[in-house]
Amino acid sequence: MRIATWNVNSMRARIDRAVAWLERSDVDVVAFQETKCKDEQFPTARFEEIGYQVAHLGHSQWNGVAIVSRVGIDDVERGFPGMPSWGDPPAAEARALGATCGGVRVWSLYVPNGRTLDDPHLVYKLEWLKALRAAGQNWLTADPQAQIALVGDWNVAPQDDDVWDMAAFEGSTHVSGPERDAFNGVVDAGYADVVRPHTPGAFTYWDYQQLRFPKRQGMRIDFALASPALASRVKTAVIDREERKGKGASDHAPVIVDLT
DNA sequence: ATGCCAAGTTATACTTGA
Repeated sequence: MRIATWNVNSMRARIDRAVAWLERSDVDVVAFQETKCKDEQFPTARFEEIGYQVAHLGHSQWNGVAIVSRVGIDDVERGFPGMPSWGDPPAAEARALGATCGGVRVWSLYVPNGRTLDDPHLVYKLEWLKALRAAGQNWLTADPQAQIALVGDWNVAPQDDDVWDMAAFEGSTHVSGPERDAFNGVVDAGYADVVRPHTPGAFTYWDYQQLRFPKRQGMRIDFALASPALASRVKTAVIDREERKGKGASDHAPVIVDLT
Protein backbone atom coordinates (compact mmCIF):
# COMPACT_ATOMS: atom_id res chain seq x y z
CA MET A 1 0.00 0.00 0.00
CA ARG A 2 1.15 3.53 -0.76
CA ILE A 3 0.09 6.55 1.35
CA ALA A 4 0.84 10.20 0.58
CA THR A 5 0.36 13.62 2.10
CA TRP A 6 0.30 16.87 0.16
CA ASN A 7 -0.47 20.48 1.03
CA VAL A 8 -2.12 21.29 -2.30
CA ASN A 9 -2.64 25.04 -1.60
CA SER A 10 -6.17 25.28 -3.08
CA MET A 11 -7.80 22.22 -4.59
CA ARG A 12 -9.88 24.27 -7.01
CA ALA A 13 -6.77 25.96 -8.42
CA ARG A 14 -4.85 22.67 -8.50
CA ILE A 15 -7.43 20.02 -9.40
CA ASP A 16 -6.00 19.22 -12.85
CA ARG A 17 -2.51 18.83 -11.42
CA ALA A 18 -3.84 16.77 -8.50
CA VAL A 19 -5.65 14.34 -10.80
CA ALA A 20 -2.65 14.06 -13.12
CA TRP A 21 -0.37 13.46 -10.14
CA LEU A 22 -2.67 10.75 -8.76
CA GLU A 23 -2.81 9.02 -12.12
CA ARG A 24 0.97 8.78 -12.41
CA SER A 25 1.82 8.16 -8.74
CA ASP A 26 -0.03 4.91 -8.06
CA VAL A 27 -0.95 5.98 -4.52
CA ASP A 28 -3.78 4.29 -2.61
CA VAL A 29 -4.47 7.02 -0.07
CA VAL A 30 -3.71 10.74 -0.15
CA ALA A 31 -4.20 13.21 2.67
CA PHE A 32 -4.55 16.76 1.35
CA GLN A 33 -4.20 20.00 3.28
CA GLU A 34 -5.16 23.58 2.47
CA THR A 35 -7.92 22.64 0.09
CA LYS A 36 -9.19 26.20 0.67
CA CYS A 37 -12.86 25.46 -0.02
CA LYS A 38 -16.15 24.46 1.52
CA ASP A 39 -17.36 20.87 1.29
CA GLU A 40 -19.82 21.71 -1.50
CA GLN A 41 -17.04 23.33 -3.54
CA PHE A 42 -14.68 20.34 -3.37
CA PRO A 43 -14.29 18.62 -6.79
CA THR A 44 -15.32 15.19 -5.47
CA ALA A 45 -16.42 13.88 -8.88
CA ARG A 46 -12.96 14.37 -10.37
CA PHE A 47 -11.54 11.87 -7.88
CA GLU A 48 -14.45 9.46 -8.12
CA GLU A 49 -13.98 9.36 -11.91
CA ILE A 50 -10.52 7.85 -11.42
CA GLY A 51 -11.55 5.38 -8.75
CA TYR A 52 -11.08 7.18 -5.46
CA GLN A 53 -13.52 7.80 -2.63
CA VAL A 54 -13.43 11.20 -0.95
CA ALA A 55 -13.84 12.66 2.52
CA HIS A 56 -13.45 16.42 2.90
CA LEU A 57 -13.73 18.94 5.71
CA GLY A 58 -13.91 22.63 4.79
CA HIS A 59 -15.81 25.51 6.35
CA SER A 60 -14.56 28.49 4.32
CA GLN A 61 -11.78 29.65 2.00
CA TRP A 62 -9.23 28.95 4.75
CA ASN A 63 -7.66 25.66 5.78
CA GLY A 64 -9.54 22.57 4.56
CA VAL A 65 -8.39 18.94 4.76
CA ALA A 66 -9.31 15.89 2.71
CA ILE A 67 -8.58 12.20 2.38
CA VAL A 68 -9.00 10.35 -0.93
CA SER A 69 -8.69 6.58 -1.03
CA ARG A 70 -9.07 3.65 -3.38
CA VAL A 71 -8.82 1.13 -0.51
CA GLY A 72 -11.94 2.17 1.41
CA ILE A 73 -12.71 5.19 3.57
CA ASP A 74 -14.58 4.42 6.79
CA ASP A 75 -15.32 5.95 10.18
CA VAL A 76 -14.72 9.52 9.03
CA GLU A 77 -13.99 11.85 11.97
CA ARG A 78 -14.01 15.65 11.71
CA GLY A 79 -11.46 17.03 14.14
CA PHE A 80 -9.76 15.03 16.89
CA PRO A 81 -10.93 14.81 20.54
CA GLY A 82 -9.79 17.87 22.50
CA MET A 83 -8.82 19.88 19.40
CA PRO A 84 -8.65 23.59 20.34
CA SER A 85 -10.87 26.22 18.74
CA TRP A 86 -9.93 29.57 17.18
CA GLY A 87 -11.60 32.88 16.38
CA ASP A 88 -14.36 35.05 17.75
CA PRO A 89 -16.58 33.35 18.60
CA PRO A 90 -14.23 30.37 19.06
CA ALA A 91 -14.91 27.55 16.62
CA ALA A 92 -13.23 24.35 15.47
CA GLU A 93 -11.29 24.96 12.26
CA ALA A 94 -11.01 22.55 9.30
CA ARG A 95 -7.55 21.28 10.21
CA ALA A 96 -7.98 17.58 11.05
CA LEU A 97 -9.79 14.76 9.31
CA GLY A 98 -9.53 11.09 10.20
CA ALA A 99 -10.59 8.01 8.24
CA THR A 100 -9.75 4.32 8.15
CA CYS A 101 -8.37 3.30 4.75
CA GLY A 102 -7.17 -0.21 4.05
CA GLY A 103 -6.81 -0.94 7.76
CA VAL A 104 -4.81 2.22 8.51
CA ARG A 105 -6.22 5.04 10.60
CA VAL A 106 -5.17 8.07 8.54
CA TRP A 107 -5.25 11.63 9.92
CA SER A 108 -4.87 14.54 7.50
CA LEU A 109 -3.49 17.39 9.63
CA TYR A 110 -2.96 21.07 8.95
CA VAL A 111 -1.21 22.48 12.01
CA PRO A 112 -1.83 26.21 12.66
CA ASN A 113 0.86 28.48 11.23
CA GLY A 114 1.64 30.55 14.34
CA ARG A 115 2.20 33.72 12.26
CA THR A 116 4.77 35.39 14.57
CA LEU A 117 6.39 34.41 17.86
CA ASP A 118 4.37 37.00 19.82
CA ASP A 119 1.02 36.31 18.12
CA PRO A 120 -1.88 34.58 19.88
CA HIS A 121 -1.89 32.25 16.88
CA LEU A 122 1.40 30.78 18.12
CA VAL A 123 -0.23 29.96 21.48
CA TYR A 124 -3.04 28.31 19.52
CA LYS A 125 -0.48 26.33 17.50
CA LEU A 126 1.25 25.04 20.64
CA GLU A 127 -2.05 24.13 22.31
CA TRP A 128 -3.19 22.40 19.12
CA LEU A 129 -0.05 20.23 19.03
CA LYS A 130 -0.34 19.52 22.76
CA ALA A 131 -3.91 18.35 22.28
CA LEU A 132 -2.86 16.22 19.30
CA ARG A 133 -0.21 14.57 21.44
CA ALA A 134 -2.82 13.76 24.09
CA ALA A 135 -5.23 12.34 21.52
CA GLY A 136 -2.44 10.31 19.94
CA GLN A 137 -1.43 8.91 23.31
CA ASN A 138 -5.01 7.89 24.01
CA TRP A 139 -5.33 6.08 20.68
CA LEU A 140 -2.23 4.02 21.40
CA THR A 141 -3.26 3.34 24.99
CA ALA A 142 -6.58 2.02 23.71
CA ASP A 143 -4.82 -0.19 21.14
CA PRO A 144 -1.01 -0.41 21.21
CA GLN A 145 -1.11 -2.36 17.92
CA ALA A 146 -3.14 0.27 16.08
CA GLN A 147 -1.86 1.30 12.65
CA ILE A 148 -2.10 5.09 12.78
CA ALA A 149 -0.69 7.61 10.32
CA LEU A 150 -0.45 11.25 11.44
CA VAL A 151 0.35 13.01 8.20
CA GLY A 152 0.23 16.54 6.90
CA ASP A 153 1.65 20.04 7.07
CA TRP A 154 3.03 20.41 10.59
CA ASN A 155 4.35 23.94 10.11
CA VAL A 156 7.40 23.06 12.20
CA ALA A 157 10.99 22.48 11.06
CA PRO A 158 12.16 20.22 13.90
CA GLN A 159 15.88 20.30 13.11
CA ASP A 160 18.30 23.01 11.99
CA ASP A 161 18.93 21.20 8.71
CA ASP A 162 15.21 21.28 7.98
CA VAL A 163 15.62 24.86 6.75
CA TRP A 164 18.01 26.10 4.07
CA ASP A 165 19.63 28.69 6.32
CA MET A 166 19.01 28.99 10.06
CA ALA A 167 20.27 32.58 9.99
CA ALA A 168 17.38 33.47 7.68
CA PHE A 169 14.93 32.21 10.31
CA GLU A 170 16.28 34.20 13.26
CA GLY A 171 13.25 35.22 15.33
CA SER A 172 10.81 33.40 13.05
CA THR A 173 8.19 30.80 13.70
CA HIS A 174 8.62 27.14 12.66
CA VAL A 175 12.11 26.80 14.17
CA SER A 176 11.54 28.00 17.75
CA GLY A 177 12.21 25.79 20.77
CA PRO A 178 8.58 25.63 21.93
CA GLU A 179 7.37 24.64 18.44
CA ARG A 180 10.04 21.96 18.13
CA ASP A 181 9.23 20.68 21.63
CA ALA A 182 5.53 20.48 20.71
CA PHE A 183 6.31 18.54 17.54
CA ASN A 184 8.63 16.18 19.41
CA GLY A 185 5.92 15.64 21.98
CA VAL A 186 3.92 13.80 19.34
CA VAL A 187 7.01 11.77 18.44
CA ASP A 188 7.50 10.95 22.13
CA ALA A 189 3.89 9.76 22.29
CA GLY A 190 4.90 6.93 19.96
CA TYR A 191 4.76 8.32 16.44
CA ALA A 192 7.96 8.08 14.41
CA ASP A 193 8.96 10.21 11.42
CA VAL A 194 9.15 7.43 8.84
CA VAL A 195 10.23 9.65 5.92
CA ARG A 196 13.41 11.32 7.20
CA PRO A 197 15.52 8.11 7.22
CA HIS A 198 14.79 7.66 3.52
CA THR A 199 15.17 11.31 2.44
CA PRO A 200 18.23 12.84 4.14
CA GLY A 201 18.57 16.58 3.61
CA ALA A 202 15.38 16.87 1.58
CA PHE A 203 12.83 19.67 1.81
CA THR A 204 9.04 19.58 1.30
CA TYR A 205 8.29 23.29 0.90
CA TRP A 206 9.81 26.15 -1.06
CA ASP A 207 8.51 29.72 -0.97
CA TYR A 208 7.16 31.00 -4.29
CA GLN A 209 9.30 34.13 -3.93
CA GLN A 210 12.97 34.76 -4.70
CA LEU A 211 13.64 31.60 -6.73
CA ARG A 212 13.66 29.52 -3.57
CA PHE A 213 12.91 26.29 -5.43
CA PRO A 214 15.56 26.41 -8.19
CA LYS A 215 18.01 27.63 -5.56
CA ARG A 216 17.08 24.63 -3.41
CA GLN A 217 16.26 26.91 -0.50
CA GLY A 218 13.36 25.16 1.21
CA MET A 219 12.02 23.74 4.44
CA ARG A 220 11.02 20.30 5.71
CA ILE A 221 7.67 20.91 7.37
CA ASP A 222 5.43 18.16 5.91
CA PHE A 223 5.70 14.88 7.78
CA ALA A 224 4.33 11.37 7.94
CA LEU A 225 4.41 10.08 11.51
CA ALA A 226 3.52 6.45 12.16
CA SER A 227 2.52 4.39 15.19
CA PRO A 228 4.87 1.47 15.99
CA ALA A 229 2.73 -1.13 14.19
CA LEU A 230 2.55 1.02 11.07
CA ALA A 231 6.19 2.14 11.19
CA SER A 232 7.26 -1.50 11.05
CA ARG A 233 5.53 -1.78 7.66
CA VAL A 234 7.41 1.09 5.99
CA LYS A 235 9.56 -0.03 3.08
CA THR A 236 10.66 3.34 1.74
CA ALA A 237 9.57 6.94 1.33
CA VAL A 238 10.11 9.75 -1.16
CA ILE A 239 9.47 13.47 -1.48
CA ASP A 240 8.18 14.15 -5.00
CA ARG A 241 9.98 17.38 -5.85
CA GLU A 242 9.10 16.91 -9.54
CA GLU A 243 5.57 18.02 -8.65
CA ARG A 244 6.94 21.33 -7.33
CA LYS A 245 8.20 22.23 -10.84
CA GLY A 246 6.43 24.19 -13.52
CA LYS A 247 3.57 26.62 -13.84
CA GLY A 248 0.76 26.23 -11.34
CA ALA A 249 2.59 24.10 -8.77
CA SER A 250 1.74 24.09 -5.09
CA ASP A 251 4.51 25.49 -2.91
CA HIS A 252 4.59 22.10 -1.13
CA ALA A 253 5.71 18.78 -2.63
CA PRO A 254 3.86 15.49 -2.02
CA VAL A 255 5.40 13.09 0.51
CA ILE A 256 4.90 9.39 -0.28
CA VAL A 257 5.33 6.37 2.02
CA ASP A 258 5.48 2.79 0.74
CA LEU A 259 4.15 0.07 3.03
CA THR A 260 4.47 -3.68 2.85
C1' DA B 1 19.20 24.43 -12.98
C1' DT B 2 13.65 23.93 -14.75
C1' DG B 3 12.52 29.95 -13.14
C1' DC B 4 12.24 35.42 -10.24
C1' DC B 5 4.69 35.13 -5.10
C1' DA B 6 -0.10 32.81 -5.01
C1' DA B 7 -5.11 32.15 -3.75
C1' DG B 8 -8.98 33.73 -1.81
C1' DT B 9 -12.64 37.43 -1.35
C1' DT B 10 -17.51 40.61 -2.85
C1' DA B 11 -11.99 42.81 -4.85
C1' DT B 12 -9.74 46.62 -8.05
C1' DA B 13 -6.77 46.37 -1.69
C1' DC B 14 -6.37 43.25 1.70
C1' DT B 15 -5.58 38.82 4.43
C1' DT B 16 -3.17 34.62 4.85
C1' DG B 17 0.54 31.81 4.16
C1' DA B 18 5.84 30.11 6.15
